[in-house]
Amino acid sequence: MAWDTDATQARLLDAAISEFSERGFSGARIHEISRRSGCNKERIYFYFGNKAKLFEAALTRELGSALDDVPIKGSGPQAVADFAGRYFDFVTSHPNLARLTSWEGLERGYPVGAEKRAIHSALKVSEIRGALPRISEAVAEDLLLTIITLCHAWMSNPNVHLVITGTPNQDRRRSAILRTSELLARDASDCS
Amino acid sequence: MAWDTDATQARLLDAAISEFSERGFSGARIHEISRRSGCNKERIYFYFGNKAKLFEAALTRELGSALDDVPIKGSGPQAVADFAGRYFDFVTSHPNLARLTSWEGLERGYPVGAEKRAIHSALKVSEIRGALPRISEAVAEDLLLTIITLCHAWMSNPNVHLVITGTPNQDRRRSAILRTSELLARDASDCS
DNA sequence: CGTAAGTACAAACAAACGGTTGGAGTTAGG
DNA sequence: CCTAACTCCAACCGTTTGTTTGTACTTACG
Repeated sequence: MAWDTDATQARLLDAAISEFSERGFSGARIHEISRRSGCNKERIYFYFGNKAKLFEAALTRELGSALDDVPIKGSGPQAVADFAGRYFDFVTSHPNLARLTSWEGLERGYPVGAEKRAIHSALKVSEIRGALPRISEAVAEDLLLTIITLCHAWMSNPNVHLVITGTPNQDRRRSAILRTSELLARDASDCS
Repeated sequence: MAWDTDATQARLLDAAISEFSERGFSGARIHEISRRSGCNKERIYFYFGNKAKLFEAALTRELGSALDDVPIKGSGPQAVADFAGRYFDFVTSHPNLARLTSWEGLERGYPVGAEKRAIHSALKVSEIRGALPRISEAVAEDLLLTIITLCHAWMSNPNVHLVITGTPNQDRRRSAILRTSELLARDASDCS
């Protein structure tokens, strides 16, 4: 079998994403990442330098273009609600994304790749304003922020859901977020 | 000066709350907690047993009766919005609360003191249903969950706010949450 | 008063853990 | 054969949890 350095790095990154997602930066163990990946520990230092850089690479890779993968289709409040529902589905089908960003927010002082993420956010804000032509940029930002916060919290803050609703119910939570998004979008359109 | 064992434990708990809030369970250092408290490290093990029990004690103490401290006054959607605003103020003036619960959700499998917290939540759900008589229990739970999630995220997930809105603005976020709460409360009342 | 029990601190210690490095050897392709 | 990619292993070295020992001071109680 030929050497495939890209595959080796990818396996390391996959393992790092899982480990960091589960245990965070402080809790993650280099040894465990190497074990999960099936690669040698030394490869981590060869390819990524150190634990901190590996975390950044893992987060960057998992972030990918998350927002870009969930476009807003159509226009009007129900289009925003539809986006919220699909973003919720995206987040639940990429369980590491919300947890990694949550760890990042708690453990790190400053977001990884802030500029690029800001650009992607701004594009999404523009899309929202395309679907709701009458609203201001600030209102669109607030709306996006609320949607993302609610979707991420479902994955990264299970205890709050558990304590309040008893057994968490994903479909129910999805519906609630969808409804919230539609109300906010409708209100924003009407108010301005 | 007389021995004041309660004060000693309180100083340890205060220091533990700060340290765990900043760095989480894995990131927190026993030595640092002892240093901050001005007490000896040995006192931690004497009073709390080990790091895990200290974390639970710290979280329990910081949780206190958070929800009970923010009553719902009056009735109608604006009463719920008013509650959301005061809960936001409570969370921002108790900066460790949201971060500790966030750490707990990520690092621990199960919430500390789940039963008591469930009871306090249920009381708050009842209060909401008192203010919005027509709504179901499930809808009230969803509403409370959304309010708490949004308020906590302001403290525990700064990066998302930073990336989307640029410089975070507390008053603006407070207003957005207030508005969201009122819309949800109004919608819930009307729908049923 | 005197002594015993309880509280606290300082310091040292044990044992394990964890990130990181280096070296020696192996596998694969050209 | 040569080189790059890779594995295996051991070791380094600071860190961290948790324990122990010794000492000093406080309070309660006889």
